[in-house]
Parts: sequence; structure tokens; C-alpha cells
Amino acid sequence: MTAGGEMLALIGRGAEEIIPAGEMEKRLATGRPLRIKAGFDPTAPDLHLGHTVLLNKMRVFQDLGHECFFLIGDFTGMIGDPSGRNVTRQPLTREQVRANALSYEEQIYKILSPERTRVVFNSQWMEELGTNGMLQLAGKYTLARMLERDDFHKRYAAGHPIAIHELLYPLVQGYDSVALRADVELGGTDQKFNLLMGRHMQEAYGQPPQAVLTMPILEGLDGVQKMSKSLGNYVGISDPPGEMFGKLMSISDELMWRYFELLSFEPAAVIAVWRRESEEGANPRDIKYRLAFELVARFHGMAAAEQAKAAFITRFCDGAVPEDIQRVELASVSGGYPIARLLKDAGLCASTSDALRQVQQRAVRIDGERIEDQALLLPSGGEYVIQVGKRRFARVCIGF
RNA sequence: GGAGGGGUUCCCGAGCGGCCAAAGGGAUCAGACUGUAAAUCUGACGGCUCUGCCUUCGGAGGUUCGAAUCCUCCCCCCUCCA
Repeated sequence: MTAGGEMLALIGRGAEEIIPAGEMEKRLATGRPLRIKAGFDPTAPDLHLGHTVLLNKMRVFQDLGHECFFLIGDFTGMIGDPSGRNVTRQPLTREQVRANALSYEEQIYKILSPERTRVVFNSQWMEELGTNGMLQLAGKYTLARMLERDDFHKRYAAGHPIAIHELLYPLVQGYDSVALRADVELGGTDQKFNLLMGRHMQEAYGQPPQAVLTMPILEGLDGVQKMSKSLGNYVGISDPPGEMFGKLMSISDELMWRYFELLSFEPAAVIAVWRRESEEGANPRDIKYRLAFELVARFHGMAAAEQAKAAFITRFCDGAVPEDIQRVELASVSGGYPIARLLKDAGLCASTSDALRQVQQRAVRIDGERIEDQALLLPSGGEYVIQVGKRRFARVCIGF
């Protein structure tokens, strides 16, 4: 394989599409550092693994010597991306945008190289553009073509409303590519239309049109819906090591391969070998350990990953009680502490009703002994290790 | 401006005077099993001083022995016509 071919393979890994065919090669062949653009929402600065699919790809470009523009769409944020369905969105204040940008920077440099990243805001050039400029920009595209866009088309056909300003969103995003003189723009598959708009606008403004690379949208832990914070099926890149490890171990065996492709930095050939091993009967759990380990190590370091893995094994394979249990001290109750109330007060159950249910369902253990008596009273002065289910523990002292 | 549809427990969604703490699905939690917080199966899933009591069906009143269900006013969402 030629050097150029290798580069292209790295860039294309996991990618959904590179448009148009051949453009990426042509730009790479120039040998100069390319200007890589990727846009991010000014809200939601809590990044999760779904966001890192794009960041990882940016990192690949950086490692090949290219320059990345991390574009924060603070101007477009005032419109709200019509991709998907959002209709209204609260405009953010300047302070909020700045705070979010800082938060982004704290997080993205776990993946991106700070030297080759430039954080930019599109309000910078959009405010300069002014009303006249905006009208000119709007003149570069037609309604008919705008309505070809899948979600607009569907909404229009279904008789759902489309606000005029929503039509401006893709135009502005396209203009961002003009302002940045982008060589390549990266985005999720849901961004395809907007990314292509960049090509259109660059041509309209006398620039060579950028190459577009789309990445798939990462499924969340449920394996069905896209990873998102609001759906609660996400792994945050700031999640503590143990939690991150556990969440990754909880994905289905099938989903694991998807995560390997989009999140792992292991060479594709290595992953192919593992896949074959698993088909030949290797325990998928052991392969999943590698995924969980790699990702925890990426965000928390080797030592934390080692520890998270060891803790996971002793806890779930050997059924041992974890070492760092939270200690809870409760005042004594005359006549004994009712178990249900204790579970609630120790923060192990949401309510006494819930606690009673858990006891009934044989989920509660005290010092390793399963209990089934809902009316159990615990005497003062004792210290107990209380467990609810497999994951909730507390060391409870009564009447300390 | 006119006509119509709708707001139900975390989410979707049935119910349309008593049998309703409210069907069904999803999410979640637990148990069994296991190869893991996989898969599968089973169960739970408003609160409490728990064989009973209290709070909940957009909000406020009202009718009734009894209302998520009927009436009045109000708030909010959506569609169609103009």
C-alpha cells in the first residue's frame, strides 16, 4: 500500500461517506497542511463518547499534520439546528457561550492536540456580514433546492411548519466554510445537507469546494437510539473510571464491534482478528474488557484503567464487596432501626415503599446474608455492610 | 379572524361517572440463569406510621353518595381554512 493509500485508509475508517470521490486524495496530495472544519453546538458542553467519534477523526487529521478548526456555532445557535426536529432554542448570552467554550476546551484536549486546534466562533464573521451580506448569502440558494433537504421535505410534505429562519441555518453553516476557507469539513451523517451547503457556498464565493466526510451517529448504550445525554444512554468522557468501565461492559456483544470501529484506536486489522476469535468461541466478555480498558485509559490514564478493571472483576465475577464503600452514620432509633427506613436513610433506596419492595424481591443483603423480613429491626451500636442488588452498597453505623 | 384536535403516573399511550394508583409498550430496578452491569426468562415499578391511609390524570371552581371521566372559567400545545 502506498503512503497516500495508508493515509486515506486511516481517514476513511468508520466513515460513512467521503464526498466527492477523489477530492480528499487530491487535497492530501498537495502536501500542505489542510484546513479541517468541524462545527459544534454552543450548548451541551458535557461531551460523551458520541461526540468523540468526530473528535477522534479530527485527531487523525492532526496526526497527519493538518490543522483543525473547532467551530463553535454561537451565531447558528441562535437559530437552532433544524436537523432532526428542534424548533425553538433559547439564545445563549455571550457569557454562557464563553463559559461553554472553556468547558469544551477542557474536554477536547483529552483527544485533540492543542497545537493543531483552533477554536473559532461563527458569530465573529456573521456579525460582520450584516444584513446586506445576509441577503446576498440568501440569494445564493433557492427554495426548491432547500426543500430537497430530507427533513424539510418531510416536514413540508407532512404539513408541519417550517419557520423562515430555519432555512437560514444551512446557509450560515455553508458560509462558515467560506469564512474558514475549509479544505475538508467533518460532520455526522445527519449533517450531510449542511456539509454539502459548504461546498455550494464556497463555489458561489469563488473558492474551491471542500471535501466532505461524514461519520455515523454512535448508538447509545441501548444499542438503538443515538447516544445522548437526555436519553441517558451515554458514557460521559468525564464519567469516573469505574462507572465508565461498567457502562462499557454493559453494552451488548453486538454493539461492542460498533464501538470498536468508531471509538477504538486499535488498528482495524487487530480488531478483525478479535472478531474472528469471538466467532470461534472466545468469550466476548474478555474482548469487551479491552474496549473498556482502552477508553478508560484514554480519559483517565493507565493506572485508573487497571484499577477499574480489577474492581469490576472482583465485584461482578467474584461477587466481592467493593473496597471503597460509602460509610453512612445514622442516629439510633429506640426499639431498633426499621430496615425499610434504614435503606432509605442510607440512600440505598428511593423511598421506604421502594425499600420494602427490594426486600420482598430478595435484593437486600446485610453482611452478605440475604434478608427477607420486611419488618426487621436493627439494633443500635452495630455496623453493617448493606447491599441492594449488585451495585448499591453502604457501610451503615447505627448510633455511633 | 373562523373551524377542529389535544394536554393522563419518568417517556409514549389507553381509559371517558364507581370494578382506576389508572390497560399496553418503552425506560428503570430486582430475581433466576450466565460468559459481563451481554442475551434470555420472571417479577416489581406514586408515597406513607402499609391487611389500611394519603396524594396523582394541565390549573381553579362546580355537579354527584362517588369524577381522570360530566359542567364552567382559565392556561398551554397542535392542525386545517382565511
